[in-house]
Amino acid sequence: MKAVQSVQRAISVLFVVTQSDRPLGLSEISRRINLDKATVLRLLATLEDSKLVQKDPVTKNYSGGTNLSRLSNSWRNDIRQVCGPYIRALSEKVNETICLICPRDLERICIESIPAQNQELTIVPTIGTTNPIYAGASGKVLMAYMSPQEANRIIEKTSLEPVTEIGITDRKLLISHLESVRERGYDYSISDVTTGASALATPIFGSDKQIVAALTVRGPEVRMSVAKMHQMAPWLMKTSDKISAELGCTGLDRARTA
Amino acid sequence: MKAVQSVQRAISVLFVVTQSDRPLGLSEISRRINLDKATVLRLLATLEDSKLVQKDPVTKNYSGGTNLSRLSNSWRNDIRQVCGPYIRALSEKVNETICLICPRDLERICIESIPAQNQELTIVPTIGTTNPIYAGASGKVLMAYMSPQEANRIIEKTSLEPVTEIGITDRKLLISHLESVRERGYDYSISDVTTGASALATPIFGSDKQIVAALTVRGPEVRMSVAKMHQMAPWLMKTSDKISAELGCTGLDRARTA
DNA sequence: CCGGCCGGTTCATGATGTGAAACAATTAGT
DNA sequence: ACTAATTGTTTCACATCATGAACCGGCCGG
Repeated sequence: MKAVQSVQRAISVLFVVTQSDRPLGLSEISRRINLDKATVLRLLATLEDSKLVQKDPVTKNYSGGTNLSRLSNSWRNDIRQVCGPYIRALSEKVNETICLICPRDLERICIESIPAQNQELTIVPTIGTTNPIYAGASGKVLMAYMSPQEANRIIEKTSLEPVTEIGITDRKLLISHLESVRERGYDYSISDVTTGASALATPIFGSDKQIVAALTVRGPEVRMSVAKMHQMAPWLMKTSDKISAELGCTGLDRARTA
Repeated sequence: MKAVQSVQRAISVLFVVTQSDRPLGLSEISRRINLDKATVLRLLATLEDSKLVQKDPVTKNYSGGTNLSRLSNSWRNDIRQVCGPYIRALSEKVNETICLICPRDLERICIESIPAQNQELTIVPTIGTTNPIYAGASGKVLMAYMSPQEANRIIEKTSLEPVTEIGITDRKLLISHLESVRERGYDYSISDVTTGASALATPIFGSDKQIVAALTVRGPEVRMSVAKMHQMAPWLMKTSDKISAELGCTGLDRARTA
């Protein structure tokens, strides 16, 4: 299928502008995507018309526009909304930082995060942080419950380079690990994505029984030993099941209440 | 400035797809924006390539793609992130629902919302909800502190139709009201956007001293009388000032600490 | 005063996006 | 059961439309 060139380029421009943390000038943008200034200028003007980018009238630098929020997936708001009360309650109960992790392409992205209260030593993952999807407990949970062909695509496409020294790098090992995650209903990891940090994750399902996110509790290894995590797991599963139910996911077939 | 036609059209397509709550078919999309099917198909294919939309392989219907989250304004995540602890604390203190409201074009959008705990009767605004920007206390605060030319543009462009029977409809009256909001440092309203609901709002400023959001507490009129709101106002202002400070806004010139 | 960078404009060129028409595959009508 | 109307998709001749080299004026630092 033939793609529309100018649109492709406009999207590149849009990505460059929105993913940069600081406003960018025309030349810098055109240099980054290797296009003529004139072309980029026209694309930017078009994007500005529809308020996807905005130009600072004095510095002439470009940044994300107000209409970007029109594009933000509504379901992502939905899920954060319904999760709010549950994860706040869970946060008070376990007193560690709670995260909501979504799959995105070959990565996992944190869409919500409540830091642990009254803890000196704690993990503070920022919303929007991304990691390779195969890394850590949340990623394993996401992969374990996504469609097999999708998981395979990821396993084939990615290098499986670990983000710390620990971490599964063997494809066959990973596949069998995912199998065991499915049997158990949750996954945990230690120093997998951040050295010294433990993580425990359970799946959240949407109305079509597809996985939409992972509910994760993260904390320093000293407070979250393997034993402690196994102890916490039922609470997490209970919470994520409630959320799944509220999202319209009926009749989970897994034996979870055991 | 000449805009790029195909890009404009692609953006229209993208808006249609993302703003619809259900997946849309090719014909329906092309009908909505009055374009030939073939053209729309090519545009959709291009958008799909960059994962801004995704096509259901069986129904051939289009919905938002995973890369949309790449576009979500990072500062909006930032602000939610830094606000989190503060508004949770405030939520416990006032025991009413707290919202974060951002300006978006001619509207105001709720980007964060913590419902009141342990209240039978309460306001539950959902994240993503939009209202005319001139409606309610949050909107007034946003308008009061945005640049005058922007506020004027809105006042001229909009019809000022009230969303309930109450609500300022006269332009001159609105302008003078905004002036008084600036003097006071906060605004409140009753039954302005939801009948029976009161709202109290203060401004949150970013690093460039521009207004980025309104911090709002909403509740039923029975618990939030005018007197009660004036009593709450200092707490709100203190909280929003702290948030502004953490966002990098230094040296607010208004006399707020009085 | 100069040279380099910036954002912005112009314009001849042809690559590129376009839409009518035809297609196959469903679905709806009766 | 047999249309008849949808749907998504492909093709292709045409000229519109996007393109980028060259150019312009402004700004800054040397």
